[in-house]
Amino acid sequence: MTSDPDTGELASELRVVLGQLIRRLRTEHAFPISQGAVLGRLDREGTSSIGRLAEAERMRPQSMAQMVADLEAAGLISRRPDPSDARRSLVELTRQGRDTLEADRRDRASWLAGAIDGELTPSERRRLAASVELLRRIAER
Amino acid sequence: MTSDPDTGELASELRVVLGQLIRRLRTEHAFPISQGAVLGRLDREGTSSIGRLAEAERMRPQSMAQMVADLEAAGLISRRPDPSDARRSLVELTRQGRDTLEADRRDRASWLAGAIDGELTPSERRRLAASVELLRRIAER
DNA sequence: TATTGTTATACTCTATAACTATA
DNA sequence: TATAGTTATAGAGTATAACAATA
Repeated sequence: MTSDPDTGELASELRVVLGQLIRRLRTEHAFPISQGAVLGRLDREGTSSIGRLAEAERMRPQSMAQMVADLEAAGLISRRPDPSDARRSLVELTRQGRDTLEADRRDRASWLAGAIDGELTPSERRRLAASVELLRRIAER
Repeated sequence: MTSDPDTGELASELRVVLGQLIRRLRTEHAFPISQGAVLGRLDREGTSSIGRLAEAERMRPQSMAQMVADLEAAGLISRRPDPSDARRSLVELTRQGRDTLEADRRDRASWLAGAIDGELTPSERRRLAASVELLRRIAER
C-alpha cells in the first residue's frame, strides 16, 4: 500500500496535508512562517543582501524588501549600506533576532511541537525528522 | 543526529520547510490547495453541509461558504436544500468535480510530482509516502 | 433563543508595476 | 543601460462582525 506509490497521487495527498498544516500554523503560531525562514537563513549563512535573500527564499525582491522592513521594525535584524556598492543593503541578525530564533527552536509548547509530542511515538518522531530532509530537498528544487 | 530529535527544533524546521513548499505550490499549482482538500473530502465522505465541511477543515463557516460559492461557480460541486432542515445546504461533487479530482491525482506533470520524481529515489518516495500519514495525524489534531 | 448560512469588510502575505538611486 | 531597492497597488485566502432565515 505504501510501496511503489503513484507519484501523482502522492503529490496530491501531500499537497492537501501541507495546506491543512499551514492553515493551522498560520493561526496558531506567533510570527509569520517565512519570517522564521529568513531569520534561520541569516543565522546559518550570515550577512546577506535583500536580493540574495529573495532569491534564496524564492520570493520577489519587493516582497522581501517588505519583510526586511517588518523584521527591522521588530528589532530582529539590522541593516547597513554595503561599503562597496551604495545601492545594496547588508542585512544581519540582531542579538534580539538571534534570541527570538533560539527561543522558537526551544519552544516545546508551540502548537506544532505539542501536536508532534502528543500524537507521535518516539520512533514516529524520528521518521518525521528524517522526512523533513526529503521535504527540504523538494522545496529547494 | 536524526535519532531522538528535540521536538522544539523539529517543529521549527518542519515549519520552515512547510512554508517554503506552500509558497512554491501556491504559485505553481492550478487551483487553490484548500479547494482540493474540500473536493477530496466530499469524494471520501459524500454529501455534507457547509458547517460540517468548515468544521472538518477547521475553517470558519463564512470562509467555507465563500469557497463553496467559488466551487459551485466553477461547476465542481452542486448544492441543494436539506429537505429536513431548510436552513441547511447539502453539497456534493458534480461529475466535473470528480473528474477534476481524478485528473489532479493522475497528474504526474505537476510541479510537486515532478519535484518528487526528479529529486527522490524510489525508496525515498516510499518513505515520504509513509510520512504523509504522520503529517495527516498532526494536522487533524 | 440557538443554529445555519450569507454579506460586507478587513487583515496577512505575496505579487506586479512604476519609480529612484547607483553602477 | 543594467542593477538594487522602494513605494504604491492589487490579488488570493481567510478572518471577524452584523445580519436573515429557520428551528
